[in-house]
Amino acid sequence: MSSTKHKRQRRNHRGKTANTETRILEIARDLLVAGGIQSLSMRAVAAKVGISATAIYHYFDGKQDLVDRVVELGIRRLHEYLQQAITSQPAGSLEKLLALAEAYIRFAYENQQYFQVIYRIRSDALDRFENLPVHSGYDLMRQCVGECIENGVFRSGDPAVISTYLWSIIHGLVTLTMTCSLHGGEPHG
Amino acid sequence: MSSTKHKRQRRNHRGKTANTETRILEIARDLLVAGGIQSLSMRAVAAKVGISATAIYHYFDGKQDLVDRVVELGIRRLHEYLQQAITSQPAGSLEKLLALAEAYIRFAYENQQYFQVIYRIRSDALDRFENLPVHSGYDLMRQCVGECIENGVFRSGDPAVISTYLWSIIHGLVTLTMTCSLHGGEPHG
DNA sequence: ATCTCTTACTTAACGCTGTTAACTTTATAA
DNA sequence: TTATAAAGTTAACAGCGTTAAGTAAGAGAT
Repeated sequence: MSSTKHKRQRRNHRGKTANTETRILEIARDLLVAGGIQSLSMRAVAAKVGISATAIYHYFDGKQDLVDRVVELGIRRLHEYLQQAITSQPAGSLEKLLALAEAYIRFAYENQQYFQVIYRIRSDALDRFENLPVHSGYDLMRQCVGECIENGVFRSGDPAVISTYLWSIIHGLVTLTMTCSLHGGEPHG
Repeated sequence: MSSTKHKRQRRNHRGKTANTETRILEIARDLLVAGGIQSLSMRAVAAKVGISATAIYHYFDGKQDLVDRVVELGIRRLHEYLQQAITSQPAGSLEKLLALAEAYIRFAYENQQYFQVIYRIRSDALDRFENLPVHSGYDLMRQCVGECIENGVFRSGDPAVISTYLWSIIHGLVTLTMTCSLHGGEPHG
């Protein structure tokens, strides 16, 4: 899937040290966010990076691979965002649970475009269930619920069932409101 | 947006009565369902219909318009499915509410591809909030909740708030499970 | 210092795409 | 019977993803 073909870091013939792969990823992400998968063309990315279109194939297996890795980046960012939001909260507390829920909603609104990329782009990165943003949050949620039950904050019950319902409320609310507001002020390419 | 350029129904030069526009829509829907927006090409549709690619432009403004109207069709189908599911149930009953929820879930699973088209395809048909499948179901849900409150099935409360939560649970659960199972057994094109 | 190997690119070209323009054929209405 | 509008055609354009083959340059070894 995600190919990191080159091993050693080098300077190009113009003497620049800039990591081309990273720049490709960033520009691809911006184009993806701006106008979806259709407005992301190899030639457009290449032009903005300052290389030829075929040079991208030294870092990525093709357009789909490029998209996959942009999505992967978004998912990782969401996961880190959620994790960071709950580290400061005491384990087994209701506050931790609320912090997680709030972080998910906050991320969705602060990174609307990223959220959209994650959810609307067809990518192999979403194929594996572990990578699903939904699942990433859900796992953390289940862990929190489990801690809460152990701590006596919740009456005993199946953490999986409880967290599934909690998570689907949050996810449903977010996507419900996001879908509308997202489409409200955004042109389609 | 959706253009109905031609007014009169005619026979083509081979003497066939078949409605070309409908056939285009059906084949476009199948291609869309099979491999997403990328595998839907004007030439592919045209070949399956038996006309030239440019003939499609007599019925649709372009590819995006074609996609829009396929999505519109899916949304209308969902709405009819939901409406039909609750007409047999008595107004103001809990059964009607449950029937609506079940119908939404059932539609999502019976018409997985259609559901996917509605939710993943970038289309102007989703721009107007009234067309959102989420909203279509949510409106019916709010109506049912209102009836239930009037009937004393629910304790008094804001129907909008209650139905929003109920709906987001259902929608969240469906998309949560759908996203996974959908990606499990489907090749990407 | 030169030779070799790898990295990081390049240009040229293939078949495909959406879309346009201009044209032909067909069927209806006056 | 003739004008008109619908329903279709072919040819062509620029842009797309992708492949193939070639080039420039830095690193390591002899």
